[in-house]
This record gives sequence, C-alpha cells and structure tokens, in this order.
Amino acid sequence: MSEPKIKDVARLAGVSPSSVSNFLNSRFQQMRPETQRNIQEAIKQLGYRPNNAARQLKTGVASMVGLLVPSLANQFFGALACAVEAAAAKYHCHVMTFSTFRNPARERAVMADLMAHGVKGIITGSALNDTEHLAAMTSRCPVVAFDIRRSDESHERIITISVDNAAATAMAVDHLASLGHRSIALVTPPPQTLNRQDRIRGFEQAVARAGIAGELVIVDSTDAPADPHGDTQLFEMGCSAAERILAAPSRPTAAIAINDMMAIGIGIGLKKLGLKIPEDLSLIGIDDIFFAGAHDPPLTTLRQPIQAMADAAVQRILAPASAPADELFAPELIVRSSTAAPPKQ
Amino acid sequence: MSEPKIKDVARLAGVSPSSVSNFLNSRFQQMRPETQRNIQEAIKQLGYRPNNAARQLKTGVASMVGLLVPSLANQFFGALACAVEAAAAKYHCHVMTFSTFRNPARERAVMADLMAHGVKGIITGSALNDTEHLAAMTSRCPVVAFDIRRSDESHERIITISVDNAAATAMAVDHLASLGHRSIALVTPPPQTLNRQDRIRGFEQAVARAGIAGELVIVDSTDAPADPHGDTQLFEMGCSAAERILAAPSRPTAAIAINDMMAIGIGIGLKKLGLKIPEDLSLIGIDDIFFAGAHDPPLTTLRQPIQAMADAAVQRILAPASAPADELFAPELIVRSSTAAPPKQ
DNA sequence: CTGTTAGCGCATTCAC
DNA sequence: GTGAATGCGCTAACAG
Repeated sequence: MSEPKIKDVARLAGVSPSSVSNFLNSRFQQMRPETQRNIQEAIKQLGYRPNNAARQLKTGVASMVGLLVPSLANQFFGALACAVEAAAAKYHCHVMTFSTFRNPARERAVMADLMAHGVKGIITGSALNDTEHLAAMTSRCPVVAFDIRRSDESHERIITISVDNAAATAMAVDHLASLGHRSIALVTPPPQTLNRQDRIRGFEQAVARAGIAGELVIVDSTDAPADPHGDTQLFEMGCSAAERILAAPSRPTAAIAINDMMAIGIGIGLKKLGLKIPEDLSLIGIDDIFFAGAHDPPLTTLRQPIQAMADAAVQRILAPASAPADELFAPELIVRSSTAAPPKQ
Repeated sequence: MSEPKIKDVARLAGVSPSSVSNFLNSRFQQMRPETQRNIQEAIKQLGYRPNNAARQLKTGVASMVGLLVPSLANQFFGALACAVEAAAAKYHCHVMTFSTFRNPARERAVMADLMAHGVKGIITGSALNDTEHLAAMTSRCPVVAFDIRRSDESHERIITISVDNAAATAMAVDHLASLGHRSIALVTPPPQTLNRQDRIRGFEQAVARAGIAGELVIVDSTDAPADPHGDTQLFEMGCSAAERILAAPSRPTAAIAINDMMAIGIGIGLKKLGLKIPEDLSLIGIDDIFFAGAHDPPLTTLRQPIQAMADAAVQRILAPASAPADELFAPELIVRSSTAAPPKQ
C-alpha cells in the first residue's frame, strides 16, 4: 500500500538498486540496453517515483529555488512568480514561492525555511529594509535580488537583476517631451528604496536635459490604508494624488507614475475630478501589468521585460558561470492611449 | 563550513542528539529546565536549523501542501495562492505552488512531483478535463478541488470547495431585477465545466422565477488568441462579446459576465462602441478581483469568499476531522456603480 | 529524565 | 556491467 521504493524496482527488474539509481541519473554509459528496458518497464509498472527527500538528504541539494515576494495577490508579483516558474522549469527545477506580506520577521523566517529546504538559491522581489540577513544568506547559496539594487557595496555577494530604472523615467520624459509637454510631474511614494531613487534621478536628469519643468509629487503612504495582502496602497495613493498633481505650482500637463498600479489610481482619481486622459493630462506608468492594457484609456507604460529578467535570475542560480553577476535590463516603451499632446492653452 | 547538525548541538549542550530532537519537537514533558536552556542556547549559538529533508525522510511527511493553479499571472489565482499561503501558515505549513499553464501533461507531471515531495495534500484550482488522475491521487493524500465540482459520483474521494455558483448568478439576476431590468444576458464561454453549467442553471432558474427574459450569449474561446501565461482570454472574449450582447434578440438592458475578467472586457468593448455603463447597459461580474473595484465604473460583482474557502481547503488537509467533505460557500453581492436602473425607453 | 540504537530511501564508493 | 556496503541528518523506540 505504501509507495514503491527503488529496491522494489530493482527486484522486479532483476537487477540491483544501484543499477536503478544509475539509470535514474542518466548514467547508462555501460549498461546493457536490455537492462535499461527492464528497469524502465519495472518503473512504469510499479508507478515508481524517486523520493525527493531521500535524494536530497543524500546529495545535499534539492532541485528547488526559493522565491520571495511581498504578495502573490499583487499582479506584478504574480506575473513574476509565473515567469520564474517557467524559467526554472527549463532546468527541471521547482520553485517554492512565499509571500512575505512585507513583514520583516516573516521574511527572515521564510528565508530560513527556504534554506532548511535545501533550495539551490533564493530570488527575492521583496523589498528589504535591511539587506543584512540577505547578505548573510549568500554564504549558503546564491541570492539574487530582483528589481532591487543593493544599497551599498558591502553586500557584493548579492546578485541584482533589475530594469534600468533611471532609463525608464527618462524614456517616459522623452516620450512626453516629444509630444510637446513642457511640464511633467513624477508621482511617487517617499523614495525609501534605491529603486525609486533611481527613477527620480532618471526623471530629473531627463527633464533637465530636455529643458522642461519637472515636479516631484511625493505621496505619503500614510494617505492610504495599509493592506499587506492585496498590496493595493499604491492604487489608493494614486487616487488621492490626482488633486495634488493638478495643484502643483508648475501646472504639469503630464504625469509619470512610479508604477502602473499608481497610474491606474491616478486615472481613477482624475476621472472623479471630471478630467479626461489624455485630453486634460497625459499619464504614463511603469511595469506593464496586464490591467495597464485593460484600463480605460489603455495606459502608455514602460514595460519591464519580466520573463527575460526571470530567466536571468534563474540562470544565475542554476548555471552561475554563464553570466555577469549584476544585470540591468532595458525597459520598453509601450505607447497606448493615455499619452497625447498637451491641451492647447 | 557546512551546516551545523543536531549532533553538534547535542555536543555543545552536553546532551544526546535525542534530547535535542525531543526539544525540537516540543516534548519537554520531563526535561530539566536547565537542559532545555542549554539546548536552546546551543541552537542559537550555532545558528542551527533542522534539515527538512532528513526529517521528512524519517517521518514520511513534509509540512507542505501542494497548490495547483492554471497560472499565477491570473489575478484570481494569485489572490487564491496568497490566501492558501496565509491559511497554511496558521498550521506552520508551507505551500508549494505550481502553475499548470492549462497543460494536462504538465498538470499530471506536477502532481507527481508534488507527491514525490511528500506533500500532505493537494489543492487544485486548475480545471481538469479528466479527473481520473486526480482521483488516483486520493489514495495517497487528500485532494481538494477548489472551485471545481466533480463531474460525477465516481470520484467521491475528491473533496470539493466551491462557491455556490448557481446562487451567484441567481443573486445577480435578483439584483438586476430589483433595479427594474426585464431582459438580462448571461455572457459565458462554452459551458464545458460544471462550474459554468451551475452558473447557467442558476441564471435560468432565477430569470424564470422573476418572469423576465434571459438570454445566453455564448462566446467561443476561439474568438480570442490563446494565452496560457497571462490567462487573458476571458478579457479578450469579453471585448469581442460586447457587440453580440447588444445585438441579442431580447435586447438585454443588463449583462452578467461569467467572471470579472470577462466583465472588464465587456466594459472596454462597450466603451469602444460608444456606450456607457450603467446608463446604457448594466454590467455585473463574479469573483471580485481587485481590478473590479479599480475599474471605471467600479464593477458590481459577486465576491467569492476566497480566504474562507482557502481556510476550509487547508483545513480539510491539515485537520481532516473538523469538517464535512464538500462545502459550498455563499457569494456576497458587492454593489458598486456598474449596475443601475435600465434606460427609459 | 536521558543516552543508545536502528533505520527512513537513496546515491555512491568500492569490490566483484 | 553490477551488487553489497555505507552514511546523509534526523526521529522513535527502548534501555538505562
């Protein structure tokens, strides 16, 4: 009634367990084809599956990578998890995904669990206040920080995979400038992460280069109710930011949101105010989550090449030799209908 | 350099490995407090973590449950995964989530992998064409089908957890009828699943009971490009269905979509046609995914109590005695702004 | 109350 | 080419 074991297979095939093991691990070097067929047959007949725990105990590693995200309910991270899973599948590797719910204690606990499970490496898309414990993990397995740049060079063993955040906002500015906008706002929560700081930097540089006005609208997260599960604060913040964008001293005719979630919020907030996009204000997001395209109007945005990034992250762990430690990916401008020429005064 | 083992802890604490093991498994029944403190101390000092693989090999079970979903990129399943994770965490249990990408072969393979990992049970939200292999798994561990009713009584060992689908559409009809609608459409892909059949049945019964016209608009999935990853066909189908709803013989003044994703598609399609919601047509979805509320106008919908359902599913696996095998959950009507009185003729 | 012992299922030397 | 022996780290009897 219990699961068949390797011994059972061996007995049925009339060989020894080690031969079955060899077969299982593709070492047919000098194994009679007939023996192979016998083993093959026995395995199928018994419905045998090797016991992962035992194999792992013996070899020391599981064919798993760990993934940490703030919450799978967040559209972006759901898509990321999906991409990582697809990438890992190419290496016949599984993914253990955990939501941290942005709880540092849980984050640490979950990391430790991942290690205890013998994962080959950890990919984290969860924003960490302290990268200390992350860095501590690097002595045990590769750690790749996804879409997070490390805050200093002391943690150089953490591999980072990220879009070029500065380029993203710069491209947004350029797109808007080419449309004729002369005053643009960047709407963002407080720049606690390097990520956001990069986007702000890209924005300011591009705006200066284009010789136009750039306004930073910083929305405080306390404006919105905390929602660790759904991860929807940015949407709420966007809604509440609409008014502030319009009231900004430089009278912006276009707004760049720190991401699509916030852009969608801004869009809704603007409509409540009776304004139209893009007629009254052009709007552009970052990420290209699915609902950016399903929004009304469809959102112009800077797409993160998630699948390529996930592939790279998995590769760093499963085939470490093949690529540089850190990698920056170019965002792609997806022009839809939320951006247009500024209203004529 | 390698991980500390239970033996190391034992040595440092000056006790035997079994005492450490007892301590680890909360069997302090008759253990000197002093010994406990010593062990505790040694564990901390060494940074010891028990090796899961070894424990699992010994005990035969891992503290993991498996979760199968079509794709985590799909908003609904991302939220589900999140809810299952939260539910399992209450039992100090981890979740191994796999996307099947609606590929039956992968689905089977992934199930087998899950078994090989020694999961305590499997929760599947992946729509299965054949429940055969699912039923086969029930001999090895509990299997709960999430939001899927089994197709016949031959698989009675599969536990099902689902919303009351018939009630959902019936409630939608009642809500619409109370608003004054006399002709309502139900928009759905072909009713291949019991799930959809239930929704159709609920719709037809409610419509008959209310003495109003009910029209079934069946949108073929071939109308939309396949997209196994993003799982966005329903959205596309909704877009393309807008026209057909309007053209329906009974001239419906309201439409019920099989779920929110499709409702959002219908909303976009309708706008392209120059129609307004709810002025020209009332629209109602099912699920209450986040973007139902972030849509313009905010979508009236029937919420699935995902967290409660996830809790129930996990409970069936981790604390089997505590509840009946199958359970039906009542949907909750969330009235927002996409439904209103029908236009006056 | 604590230590000793014997595997869990498999992969890996080694002899044969 | 293949089989027997050993141990991965831990738990569960049982002995002390």
